[in-house]
Parts: sequence; structure tokens; C-alpha cells
Amino acid sequence: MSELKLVRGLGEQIVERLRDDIFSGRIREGDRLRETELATRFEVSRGPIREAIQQLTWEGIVETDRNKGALVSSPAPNEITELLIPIRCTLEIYAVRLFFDQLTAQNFQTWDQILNKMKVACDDSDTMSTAEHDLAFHRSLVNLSNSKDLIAIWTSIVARVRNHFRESHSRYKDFADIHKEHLTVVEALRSGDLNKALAAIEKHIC
Amino acid sequence: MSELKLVRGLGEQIVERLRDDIFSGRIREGDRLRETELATRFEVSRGPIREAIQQLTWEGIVETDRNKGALVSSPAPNEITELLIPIRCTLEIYAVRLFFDQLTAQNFQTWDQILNKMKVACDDSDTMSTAEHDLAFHRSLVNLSNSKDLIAIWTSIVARVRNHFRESHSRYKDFADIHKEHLTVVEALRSGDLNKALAAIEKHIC
DNA sequence: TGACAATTGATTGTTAACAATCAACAATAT
DNA sequence: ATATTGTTGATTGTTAACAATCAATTGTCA
Repeated sequence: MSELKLVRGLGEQIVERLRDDIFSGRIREGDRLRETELATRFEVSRGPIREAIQQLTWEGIVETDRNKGALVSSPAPNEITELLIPIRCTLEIYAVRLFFDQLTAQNFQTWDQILNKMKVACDDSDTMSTAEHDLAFHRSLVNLSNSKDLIAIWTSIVARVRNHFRESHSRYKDFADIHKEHLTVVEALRSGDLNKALAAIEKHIC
Repeated sequence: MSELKLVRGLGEQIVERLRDDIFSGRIREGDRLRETELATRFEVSRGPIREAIQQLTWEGIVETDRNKGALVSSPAPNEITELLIPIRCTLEIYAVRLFFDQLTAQNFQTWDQILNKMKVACDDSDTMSTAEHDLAFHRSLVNLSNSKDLIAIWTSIVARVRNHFRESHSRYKDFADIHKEHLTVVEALRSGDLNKALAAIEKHIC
């Protein structure tokens, strides 16, 4: 999608793998992250592991107590979630405005791929996988803005409202509707109707 | 004021010192941060230095290119600043609401201290010092919320709109007005009038 | 038995050495 | 002269060993 960095540091790679594990639920809330354990699992030294844990801590996914290690944090309390959801919405809409008139066929292809995978997940009622692709879609929106500032702030917010993803999913009586709603957004973008797309996103998030 | 952690990691201490250096202007935009150089300056190994640089990078104060090192980043472009300022305002107001009915005399004492130092800085037309105390005041507001989520997000936003501090300062024809405006906020808090305080903050930030 | 102190094992914090990468400069060929 | 290719020095990336800290368990004494 965005920039394809040819070589990425070990730390970054580990961040992504751990983040996916946590968001999807493979690593659960309250699970401990032991440096040596992860080091052997990823076959690196503890250096990059510490790097990854620090980043995840900052993002709000992980909580770290000095000399006691890290564990997967519970998402922010509901009051704060209610504060953050509209902000997340504002950021995504801002991102879409930024890239809207520079869309390429490549972008739509990527979205189609994500939505296809999401459809499979919805049909299987696979909550973990659905959440993963839902997140991937929205992340791709923000990434396209190419604004590192926007991306950083969005990332730290989304990590803290991640339960809102699952809760909002569970509100659908038909899982397929999740896929449909995202499809609406993409179709609006494809049609070139910015306002329609923004409205769809806003309705979808808030 | 906030929590007094008895022992703090080397990395954290270095973060604070570097952050102050950057916000106040002692280390300037574009200046490079070399690991070995900082390691000798702070008399620690490169480990904690890397830790600090990573944190500052995430906060948006510093930019890091892989294999090329870190330099003090220019603040976010104005468009994004305009997006972030209202969000910052929302967060601070939310923070004040959280702690408003648990205020102690100790809190007011701390604020008085900050404002006194700010007054001196204003009288001296010391932009660096004024910005430092301005920031310290607002950080203390957010810290009092005791919400690590709120604090983290606020921190990453403020770092990116830090030029807005100085620009807004330069808008005052009389430097003393900066101090007065903060005084208004504190007096409103002291009087127990929440809405008056919130209004003062909103006017002050936006 | 119950409270308290010492010990031990596990885990994180820190350091220093080694490897990989990059940027600037020099050497060479066209 | 210019472009290209080595070469070198500086800087970051990674690793493994060592130090400090914490938690749980064991042992001791009242």
C-alpha cells in the first residue's frame, strides 16, 4: 500500500507481529510479555524485543511496570473511549480528504483484497479475523494520507479503543453487514463522491 | 502533583532532559542527536539513549531515519496543526472535568508556583522560559486527570503543535497578558466555577 | 500456627563489544 | 571534465554478558 521500505528493523517487524496478535486476540488481555521468551520465539536478542515492547507501550496496547515487565493492557475505560471515538473519526475523515484526489487503481485493488478477506471472515463468523481486516482497512486509509503525524496519533488512539471494534461488531445481527458497510465506503470512494464516502465513514465509526 | 516514582529508569530521565532542551529551544530544530555523543554527555551507555530517542520519535519531537540517525523534527505543517489544536483543547477540558471536584490546596500551590515563574519569564520577555512554563502548566492539568491514556495522547499532540505555543505568544502585544490569561484560568478553578474555567481554557487554546 | 526474615530463581536494566550500513571522498576509466 | 567505482570513517543495528531488582518460597523464631 503505502511506502514499501525495503529493509525494516527487527524491532518494527516484531511490533507488527505482536500488534496483530493482540488486536486479533491471539495474545489476550493480561497476558505477560516476557523479553527472553519473545526473544527465543522470534529468534533475536532482547534488544529489538525491548524496542518493540516500548513502542507497544506507547501505543497503549501494553502496560509496563518498571522491573516488573509488560502485559497486554485492558483497553481504556468507556468514558475515555467515548471521548476518543469522535476524534478517531475526525482523523480518518481528515486523512481521506488529504488523499482523495490522488487515488490510483492500485489503491482500489488493495482495498478490494482487504474487503475480500474480510468477507470470508464475516461468512465464517470469525471475529478475530474480521477485526483484523477491519483494522487493516482503516489503517490503510490513514496510511494513505502519508502524514506521519496523523498516522502516529491515529495509531495511539485506535489501540485504546480497540474493544470498540469488537463491541461494534457484536452489535450487528448479521455479520455480513460489517463487510457491506465497508463496501459502501469503498464504492463511494470509487465513484468519486467524497461527501458520500465521508458520510459513510462517519456513520460507520460513530 | 503527579506520582513521585522513587526510582526512574535512565531512559526516562534522559527523555525529560532532552524534551525540555528541545521545547525550550536549547536544542534547535534540525539538530542531530548522535547516540554516542549523548551517551558520553549523560554518562550512560547507548541503550538508554536509544530508548529515549525512540520515545521522543514517537512523541513527534524527533525524526528517525533507519541507519541515519535522529534529528529534531520541524513541527507538523499548519494544516495538521489546525486539526490538532481543537483536539488538544477537547482533551484538556476533559481532563479538567475529571479532576475538578477533587482539587486540593496542594494543587493550587503548585499552579501558583508555575505561574509565578511564568510571570518572571514574561516580565523578562524570555520566550524560551515562558513557553516552558506555559507547557508545564497545561501538562499539569492533564497529569491531574491521572489517566495514562489521556496523558499519552495529549503528549503526542502537544509535541506536534509546539510552534503554536510560540506563535500564539508572539500574537500578544504585551507579554504580561500571557501570564494574566493563565491566572484567569487558575482563579476560575479556585472559585469553583467549572464552566468559567473551561471557557477560559478554550478561549486560551483555540 | 503465624509472622517475619533470608534465600533463591526468574526477570528486567545496563553495558560494551561486534556487525552492518551509509555518506563522503578518492581513484580510475571513458 | 564527468561519471563510476572503491575505500574509508562515522554511525547505527544487534548481540550477549553482567548487574540490579522483584516475587515467591523456605526456614526460623515467637
